[in-house]
Amino acid sequence: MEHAKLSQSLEDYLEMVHILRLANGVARVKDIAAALSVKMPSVAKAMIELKKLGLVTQEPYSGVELTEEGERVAAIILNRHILLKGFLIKLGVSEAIADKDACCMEHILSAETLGKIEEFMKVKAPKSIRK
Amino acid sequence: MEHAKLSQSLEDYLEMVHILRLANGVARVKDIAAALSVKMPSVAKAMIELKKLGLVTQEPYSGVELTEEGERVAAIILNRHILLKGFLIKLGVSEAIADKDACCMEHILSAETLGKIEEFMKVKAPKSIRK
DNA sequence: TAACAAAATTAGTCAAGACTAAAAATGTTG
DNA sequence: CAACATTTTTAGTCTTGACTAATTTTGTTA
Repeated sequence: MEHAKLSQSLEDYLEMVHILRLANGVARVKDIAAALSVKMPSVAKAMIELKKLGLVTQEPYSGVELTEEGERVAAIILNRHILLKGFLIKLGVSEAIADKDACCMEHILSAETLGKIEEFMKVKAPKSIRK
Repeated sequence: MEHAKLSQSLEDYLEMVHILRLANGVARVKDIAAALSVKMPSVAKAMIELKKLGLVTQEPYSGVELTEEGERVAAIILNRHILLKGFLIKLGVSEAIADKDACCMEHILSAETLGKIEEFMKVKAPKSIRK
């Protein structure tokens, strides 16, 4: 059973739920909003969508949990983020900018490009910086 | 006098006007629509915005022209596209996918990241394609 | 525990950017 | 040159995803 592709926006929300749960054990609406620089009602609406998709659960007026499937999808997104950030840092981009740009790239790159970047990171890891 | 930052969508339209003018001498609404996989009314509305911004001109019911400023901005966007496409190809991505992914990346990457990619391309480029 | 503070939700608005349908203008051709 | 085809434009709808304002629920504390 496959889920429809998430919008960039929903991917961001889902990823942030995962990150906050890893960091704090719980993902609260207020913290999701602050982390993504949006207001709480925007988070509430996004959570409604993610619930419909079976990716998160939430008791009324409490923190957001991930379903098993939600955790799986969130982990994929987060891994993409980590890969891309590391890649940009290897190119010499500062950490803050690498993080920000990875955040955009993670939603748009094709599987093929992601695969090539992964290869690049493996092969070229330490020093062999040449063609 | 600086223009406000264009939306990703308007950047795409402006770039395509430039590309079609380079290829055909003229950028027609119909061709812009086909090239971007949208319908003609979407192009018409985008052109209204670009006219407001002083980037294109258009006689009623005819092709779209670039202003001097429009040409300048379009060239910057197109150069980003060419840089990124070449970069992805160097990573081993197929040309079609490189083109598609470059198209997304060109609107979102920071100046810093673009600069580092440029450096990377210079250092690693075979002598045959150096200026 | 009553009152206040904080967090979450609901309701409704707005803008961007796509679409369809239909009208207007331009081009083509028998 | 009249009829038809193509292109452009206009008008209006829809979806996404933000927002504010106001309400409801939960948490805190005097």
